[in-house]
Amino acid sequence: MAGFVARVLQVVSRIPPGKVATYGDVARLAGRPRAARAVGTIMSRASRPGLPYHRVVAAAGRLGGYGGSEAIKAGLLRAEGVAVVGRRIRDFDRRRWPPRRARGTTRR
DNA sequence: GAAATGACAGAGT
DNA sequence: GACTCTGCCATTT
Repeated sequence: MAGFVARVLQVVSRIPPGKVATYGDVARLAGRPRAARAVGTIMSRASRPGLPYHRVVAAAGRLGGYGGSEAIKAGLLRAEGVAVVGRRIRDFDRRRWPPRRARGTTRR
């Protein structure tokens, strides 16, 4: 088994409820910043029960896919407190994980 | 070992 | 904001 896969699974398992991470972020945390596509491939193939795959979404707040039913994915996310509007996540920027360094901690 | 496939990202239109 | 085209990577056949 490739270490990359294990790393990806590990990252996914660390995503807290109510938060979402993009494939790109997961790939980056796994050590391959440009392997977003590979991450998707791994998930669809490497079925690993117990891991919140539904918390991994596409970029720009889009849901992405989920075994062919993104509606289910949207439902799961919404159940965890993530507002999903249509095929998009509301306030995606705030729901995203990991939390990006605040540009000005001194929020005015 | 090589070619095709896919739960993507980013920039451009 | 939505659609299109190109680039990137690991897995599968």
